[in-house]
Amino acid sequence: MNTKNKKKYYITTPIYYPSGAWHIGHCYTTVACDAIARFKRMQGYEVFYLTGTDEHGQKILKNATEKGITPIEFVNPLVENIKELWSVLDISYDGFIRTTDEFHKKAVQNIFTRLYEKGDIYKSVYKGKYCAPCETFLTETQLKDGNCPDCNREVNDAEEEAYFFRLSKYGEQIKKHLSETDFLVPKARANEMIKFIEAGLEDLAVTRTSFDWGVKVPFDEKHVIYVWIDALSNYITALGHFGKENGECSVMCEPRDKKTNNNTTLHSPLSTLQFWPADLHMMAKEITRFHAIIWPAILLSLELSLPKQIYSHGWILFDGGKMSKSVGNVVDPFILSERYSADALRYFLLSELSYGQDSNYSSEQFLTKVNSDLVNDLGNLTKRTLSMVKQYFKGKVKIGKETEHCKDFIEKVNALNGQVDEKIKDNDVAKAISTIFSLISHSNKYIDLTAPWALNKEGKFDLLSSVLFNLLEAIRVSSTLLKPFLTKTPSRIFEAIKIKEPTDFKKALHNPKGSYNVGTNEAVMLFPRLDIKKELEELASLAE
RNA sequence: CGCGGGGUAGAGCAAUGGUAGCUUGUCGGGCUCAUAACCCGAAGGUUGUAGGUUCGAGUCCUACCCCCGCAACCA
Repeated sequence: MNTKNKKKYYITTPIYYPSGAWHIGHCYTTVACDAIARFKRMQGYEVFYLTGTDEHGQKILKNATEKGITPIEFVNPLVENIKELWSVLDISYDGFIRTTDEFHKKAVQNIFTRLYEKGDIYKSVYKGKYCAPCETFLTETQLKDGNCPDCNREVNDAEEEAYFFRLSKYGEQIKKHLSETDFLVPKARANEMIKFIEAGLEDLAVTRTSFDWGVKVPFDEKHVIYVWIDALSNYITALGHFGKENGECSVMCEPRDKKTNNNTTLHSPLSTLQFWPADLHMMAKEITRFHAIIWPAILLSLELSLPKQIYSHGWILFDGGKMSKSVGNVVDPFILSERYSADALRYFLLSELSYGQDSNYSSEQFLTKVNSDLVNDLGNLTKRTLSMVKQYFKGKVKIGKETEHCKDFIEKVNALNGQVDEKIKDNDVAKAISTIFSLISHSNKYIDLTAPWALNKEGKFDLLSSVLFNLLEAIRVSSTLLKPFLTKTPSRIFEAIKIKEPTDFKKALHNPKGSYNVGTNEAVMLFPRLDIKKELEELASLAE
């Protein structure tokens, strides 16, 4: 395939930390990025979508030690598990990076050396509160009543030799960038970062000697490189930057089924280098600072371009609190996908979080949304339309006579593509998907306004055929635009309306034939209606 | 006086300074193509509190109350 004329689009999730079970909090960023990646592909972009896992650090070492296994033995099954989760949720990532990948570790060492030789990393002494039994340095704010939050014992002042990164050197430059551009959105987050910089940046301790589960400093092996440089740099090492031959990496996935719309053209390792700078780093708000201050500082020091944009989204809260295993409020995405389909979970996640804000999860909300939007609106619209086409015309309808209602309706159908694109440009997946669903809702209104059953009785078959054609057009266009968001349902719809599944938006704007022949088989039921009360009970019993 | 976000019908959310809307739930009506679905209508609000600016404030300003996050080397 000729890729020279294609515009590139590089999008990333954070790399996730495998310290416990994965929950729907982890799914949101990944699904949202997936929707944007798929959307851009259908717009004709050459997309590289990267996700992965951050596997070093003291917490993983500690968890592994407690289980009596090595860190890599601890981490491997969790990584397999998250890949399984992404497979269940149909995540079309092009690359999956692990910080334990050999090429990444080498690249991180090269980066560290480069920063050191440049003079932006220097050796000094880290001073802090230290809990000897836990072998952990703690900050003032981590302390609980002045004691260790884990073991509740007394902490002491302690010192440790460490390498420091000159974060302070880049503060002004980053502050300027944050205030003058839309580098970080929403704007409120940028303001927060600006204030943080104004409060004064300290240089950052970027190595540790208190544990060894990490990448070693190449010229001083008692130090391991800490999370900042190790994890953040995944965004460039995955592309091959700072690899052995500047281009050595191995994160690319095998080509997958074309139907999933995965990128099948990205298989020359050298070509990935040109994907930098990233078009979008997406993440939840708690790690904004690392991406909006520390990461740009590292890039500036490396003399690489900054990512074009960082989008920091809110959290999915559970009963108003942050989702966490210890509170026992973790919702298992495997169970939800299996019971209600991956599309149902994707739909909920994508439509639930309003731009930049936190949101809540409750099973009742989830089930209600599935019932009202997917079952009642989309599912029922498809079924009732198809069954009219089959009943009244044995499956064959064509464009014909129009009324005022029809004109209005067709205008709405034609406007949809542009409207959705606008929302995606703003990273607002929730508004994008709700825009599509507003056409679905309008379609149900259109049926009532035109009353096809009455047209049939009155023998106005030309108009009736046209109305049903318009409805199929609306279903076809909305399904096309829905493809990046729901990965299974649109295919089923295209199959039901006997149309070849579109792979890009341009070609999908008009039905060249001006007619449909959907056959006479029984109309498909896309989503079964849920008995919410019963489902809530079942989910509760599964949680035990 | 550390920094930032939020407080809007029962619930969940939306509103470039210009008629406070949407979804869900409740109540009433309609329709019969459809999965107890779909369509229409109604009820439901002192927009946290008190002031101020303005012809006009959910929106801007001031003070206060409540909730949440950050406060750097946990990720």
